[in-house]
Amino acid sequence: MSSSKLLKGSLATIVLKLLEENKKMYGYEITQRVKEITAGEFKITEGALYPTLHKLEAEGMLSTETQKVDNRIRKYYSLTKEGNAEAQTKVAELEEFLLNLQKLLNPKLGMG
Amino acid sequence: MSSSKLLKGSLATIVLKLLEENKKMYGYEITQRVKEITAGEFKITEGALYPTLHKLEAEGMLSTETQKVDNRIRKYYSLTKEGNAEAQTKVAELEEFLLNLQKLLNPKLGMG
DNA sequence: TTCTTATGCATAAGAAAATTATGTATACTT
DNA sequence: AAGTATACATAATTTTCTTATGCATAAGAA
Repeated sequence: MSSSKLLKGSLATIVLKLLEENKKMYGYEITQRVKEITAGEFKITEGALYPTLHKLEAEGMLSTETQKVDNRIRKYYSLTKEGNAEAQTKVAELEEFLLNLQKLLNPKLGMG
Repeated sequence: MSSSKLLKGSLATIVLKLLEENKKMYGYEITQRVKEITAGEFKITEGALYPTLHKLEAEGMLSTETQKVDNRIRKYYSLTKEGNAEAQTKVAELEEFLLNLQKLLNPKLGMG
């Protein structure tokens, strides 16, 4: 999903986090938001994003609602109650994970 | 590789980083060191580690040397010159990547 | 007016990188 | 004698991407 080919496994968490903040977003909007926040460094591909959204929806984490804007269809996604809880969990897990990664990359900090 | 199923794609970088600090390590030692540094939260499986080591060696990043200790064989890995450069690059990339992830997870910080 | 870029969704084929399972072998502990 | 720890390795499977393709409308450039 990113240009640097890293970050396998955290896309779902990112999506959940963005939806937690924005209440309601459509696919294309998510790709643009991520690009914006990371100054163009993360490029979420459609081939990664849409299957992820569909999977989260199938799992009951997201609900959808379509809107037609300028003759183009937008499929809006929102967190369900369960999705909200999942967002909390996943974000916490990822942060915990990042802390451990930091310890590995910066061993001096791990000793303080 | 981790208990939380995250961190796909960063194992090679972690290995390179550990070898940069320790000059010489064998496979089992790497699994134990990672477990130790992360307080048991990252568990590198052999099925992930050994193919990664073999691949890095095939790419010329690592050189090997076997030793017999207590009748058990240890295969020590060290960074080659090229591997040292690769370690620098990969670690820098991963850190850059982590910064972007932080921005996504903690949008308030991205605005300061 | 035609071509390209942007917006918007979706799926399929293939690749990458794990997990899980299995196999071999020695040493130590119970 | 059985289980745990040490030590390597590989194969089958799964997960999760990338890349490619397809459809469709709108806007801007040539």
